[in-house]
Amino acid sequence: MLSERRLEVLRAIVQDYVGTEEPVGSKALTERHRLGVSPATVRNDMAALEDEGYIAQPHTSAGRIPTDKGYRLFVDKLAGVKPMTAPERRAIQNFLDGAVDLDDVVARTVRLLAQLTRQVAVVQYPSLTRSTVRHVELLSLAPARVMLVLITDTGRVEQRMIDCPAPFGETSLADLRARLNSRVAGRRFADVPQLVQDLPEAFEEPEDRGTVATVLSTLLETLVEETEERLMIGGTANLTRFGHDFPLTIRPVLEALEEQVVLLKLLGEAKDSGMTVRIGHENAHEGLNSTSVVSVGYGSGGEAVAKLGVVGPTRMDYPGTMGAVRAVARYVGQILAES
Amino acid sequence: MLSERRLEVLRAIVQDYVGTEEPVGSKALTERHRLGVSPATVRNDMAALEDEGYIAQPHTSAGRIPTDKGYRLFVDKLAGVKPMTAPERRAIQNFLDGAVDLDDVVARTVRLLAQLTRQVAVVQYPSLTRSTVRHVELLSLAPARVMLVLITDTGRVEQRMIDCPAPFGETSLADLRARLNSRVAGRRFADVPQLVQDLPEAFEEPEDRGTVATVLSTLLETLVEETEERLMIGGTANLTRFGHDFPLTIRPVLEALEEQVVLLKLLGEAKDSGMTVRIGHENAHEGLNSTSVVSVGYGSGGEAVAKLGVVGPTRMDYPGTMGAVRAVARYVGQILAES
DNA sequence: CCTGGCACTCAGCGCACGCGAGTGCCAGCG
DNA sequence: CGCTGGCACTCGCGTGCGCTGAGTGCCAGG
Repeated sequence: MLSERRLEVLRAIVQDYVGTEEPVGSKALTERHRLGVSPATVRNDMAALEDEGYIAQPHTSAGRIPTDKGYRLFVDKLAGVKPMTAPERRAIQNFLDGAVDLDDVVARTVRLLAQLTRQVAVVQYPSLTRSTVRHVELLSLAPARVMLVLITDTGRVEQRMIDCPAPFGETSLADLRARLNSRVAGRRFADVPQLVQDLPEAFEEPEDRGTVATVLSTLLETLVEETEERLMIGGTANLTRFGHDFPLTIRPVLEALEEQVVLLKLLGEAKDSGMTVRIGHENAHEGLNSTSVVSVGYGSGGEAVAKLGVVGPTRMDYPGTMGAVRAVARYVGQILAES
Repeated sequence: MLSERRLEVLRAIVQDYVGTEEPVGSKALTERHRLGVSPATVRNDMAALEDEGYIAQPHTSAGRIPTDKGYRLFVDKLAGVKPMTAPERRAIQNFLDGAVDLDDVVARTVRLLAQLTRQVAVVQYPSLTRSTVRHVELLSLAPARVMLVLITDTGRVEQRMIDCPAPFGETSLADLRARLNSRVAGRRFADVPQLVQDLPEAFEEPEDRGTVATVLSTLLETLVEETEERLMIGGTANLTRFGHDFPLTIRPVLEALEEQVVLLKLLGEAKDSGMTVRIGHENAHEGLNSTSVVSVGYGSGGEAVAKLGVVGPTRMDYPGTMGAVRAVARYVGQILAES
């Protein structure tokens, strides 16, 4: 177990390194912090911290920098979440209050987070897994061409073009439309597959059955895609503040950020409630091994419907970032609850 | 006027510089190209080209690099558009054919362009203003509640909820739906207002007239409000191939790319038909002064409904990039026409 | 257990130097 | 008049060297 003072030294190292971006030495530490001991003592502590793997030297005879493990300890034990100041909170609220619709809320949230944290912001769209079907519309655009329009209770509309195996009459279409809606309107996405399973059998003509089956399979496909999660990112320009060597650092990060799948997985790995901080190599994706991800769920009620967070260098201001992320999540939740 | 050979020298310089990313000297030129003259002669030509402002030296006693003006001449006079090879064309088609809806088409197009050109791709969503109406659907969700669904020929769908001043019967609704579609289907958005102006008069019941007027005003509102143009970008990771000094170069570019307004303006400045190449300082936005933008309109028919393009360093393979952009635009147009 | 002292390490910086790619100019040749 | 080979000159870049100073580890004494 590390002594109180050694933890204090670690905290000081993290704070200084985050501030200066340069390895911090024992002398500088005692000058900038009131540790009450001499540099020599600090050196001993540093040696101990290094033995434990919390800090490292980039090369012999240089100062120390925190390791991922060091940051982890810092986040878990040494640092709290820095609350936003009152003016900051007001600014957040003002900025988000101007949003006109869901897209706008998400867009504004991304901008806000990126600005507040000066890092890359990631915001997941509220999950639609609990959505219900409001209406299914079928439009005949050509004899064997049908457009499927799916309207959800959240007001989202999805449409698909369907090429039917055989021409499909207007009456059959109306029939199918009526049957379909009576079965699925108001039902949850998840329940739809069973509800429409036997629909083709209601039709006499074998050709119609084939068409109905085609329409249904397209509908199910659409439902799956609809529940797929979307997200928005912003503030990638902040990546340029990454470090001096960043040609090599920035590239894999940009690549990872372009793969929504990667990001969704990243957010998915985070805890559903409370704030999650993943530091450096704790991130499964290789390209993000030199970054930390701070994420938190947000939602209209007590329940989280999606997550948001930021991606930045492991050398980041954790308390400040966590404070900003938490505050933004809170206000976004409020906005969603109001609308 | 520059002699034929000097133009040839300029072409060689551009080609070599694009390939090697290093200033090209007279000796290297004569070795890599069959110019049929000695380095000394080339040097004279280079001096002339420099006097005219087509090339420059980064510092004395270094090779030459093309200026924006040099690239301009190269693009206008010296280089054609390099057509895609047959396998490339097949790959493009295969990749785009898999798209299921408009979002998917745009997303795939962005990925494709970014991959083909190894640059940043920008694709504008088909604009509503230049689109035509494929279908207007009216759904009765409650006695005095109608959902308006507007479907464009590009597959974009917009919907609005309408609270009617009075209950509106199914037959009246069907009547209105039929009249509406017969008037506006296939017409351009811009023409819709005049086409529906006198529709309320066709209805007997004063209450119905009120409802029809409400529906129409909502429709027109939708046309106006949703004129907002959207776009998608991708391939930002390719920015890392920008140059060696790129901390300073990449940052403003990333910032510009995050501002959709900037990008929309950028695309807006391009010609409506044919390919547009904006080189370096020809771009109004300061952050893009070291980039070139190759853009072209695309659309389902002969007419362009939106634009797409790539943003890359001024030192780019113009013929190849232009070929890729043109080919992708062509195939996207086909896909849109099919759906 | 803390401290001051001391010897040691080593990245970074400045500087000198030489190499070589590249240039401009010029006189000569077809 | 245009092309060419020759030649002197420029200058960025890589290399090697020595110095400096921040930082370290170790140790003996308080």
